[in-house]
Amino acid sequence: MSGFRARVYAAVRAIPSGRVASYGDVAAAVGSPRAARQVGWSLAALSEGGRDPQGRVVPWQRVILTTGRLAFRGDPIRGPLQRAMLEDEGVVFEGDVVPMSRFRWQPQADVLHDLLDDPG
DNA sequence: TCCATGACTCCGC
DNA sequence: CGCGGAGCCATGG
Repeated sequence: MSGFRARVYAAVRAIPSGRVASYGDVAAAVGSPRAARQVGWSLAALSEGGRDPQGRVVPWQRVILTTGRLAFRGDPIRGPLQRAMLEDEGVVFEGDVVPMSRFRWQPQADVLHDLLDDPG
């Protein structure tokens, strides 16, 4: 696995339950503020159970579009699944949108460093 | 190395 | 608020 993906997974694991971050937020946290699309690609590479290559659970559902909408437009399976997972964590939707002003959380570089050093 | 592919984002209209 | 187009850049063939 490349360093980029490892950093993405670490940053996503730093997002607290009940909060969300945008793809761009995660990209900025890992040092590539214009690589939002690659963050999505990295999450797409997770195993079906949302595990990284080391078997750690990555809370992919907490990463959404900067508009507050979910990225799985037109996907009848993953879209509703992601919404259900977020609601279970306490995230409240307004229509199809998560009010970012209320639930957005931006990963911090120091936390990222700790996660990278800690295997577990 | 070049080229296609994407769970994105910003800008106009 | 929705759409189309362009920019962005990590991956894999």
